[in-house]
Amino acid sequence: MKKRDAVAALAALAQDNRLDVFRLLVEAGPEGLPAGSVAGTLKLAPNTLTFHFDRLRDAGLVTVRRDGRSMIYAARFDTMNALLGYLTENCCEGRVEQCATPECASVDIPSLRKKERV
Amino acid sequence: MKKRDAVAALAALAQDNRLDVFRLLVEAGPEGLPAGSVAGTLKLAPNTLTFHFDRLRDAGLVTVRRDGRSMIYAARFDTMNALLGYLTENCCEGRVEQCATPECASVDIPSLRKKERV
DNA sequence: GCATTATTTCCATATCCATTGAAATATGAA
DNA sequence: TTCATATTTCAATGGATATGGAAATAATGC
Repeated sequence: MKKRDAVAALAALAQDNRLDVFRLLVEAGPEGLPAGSVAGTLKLAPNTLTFHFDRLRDAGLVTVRRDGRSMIYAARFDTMNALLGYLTENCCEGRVEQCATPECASVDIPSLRKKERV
Repeated sequence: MKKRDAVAALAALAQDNRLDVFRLLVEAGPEGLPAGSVAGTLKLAPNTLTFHFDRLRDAGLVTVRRDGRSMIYAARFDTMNALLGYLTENCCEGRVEQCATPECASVDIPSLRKKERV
């Protein structure tokens, strides 16, 4: 993942309602949820929700497909994975022991020695 | 980490210059870097840099201390770690195999089954 | 075709964000 | 004390963001 994409993904998740939307879609799994269902659960106006979906989609964090009258949105786990990878590599570099999640803290990861700035 | 803090940290990192600043501080390690050194490396105006440092600090991502005339900023690895934990728990829940970083993908983490929404 | 449901598009708006220039503060050296 | 260095504070500004209302589009059923 490039820096550009990481910033986009971070910005997409850095908003209360959007983070809720994304978490809801993550819970729902790969099948996704119709927009109306998300709107109902999170009590968001449909046009507001479209706005947020657009941003998540621009950041590559969700996919859409039509099913009858409904639009089904689903989380893109691959992008989320890439974002976690980016943050781990670029924001913990050389300090794995302090920064990696506890479960991974003891694992030495050679790839974390590399750098990149764009 | 609470949702509120996660959104703050995400927002702090979701900006080109700030992400650069943070990555530079991560590279520098716990000793940190004087503001002027960061400004020089990233070619940022000192007042602009202060603005970004403030936001990183509000999000708990950096610390400051004075050393003579210089202000030394340092990355807070604990907060970054907490953010990674939050994202892994809340945005990959139940799909560890798809979403956890490769190094951890095969590890089963019981704590990742829990939920929280604030 | 007409009505209904689901969602998006368009427009307006208030607020927030990032940057700039100029002035202020703090520290250290002569 | 005076000067230079390092950084912050303040005020102004253009641009982006999130939300709301009203209208438009798309798909389905009658």
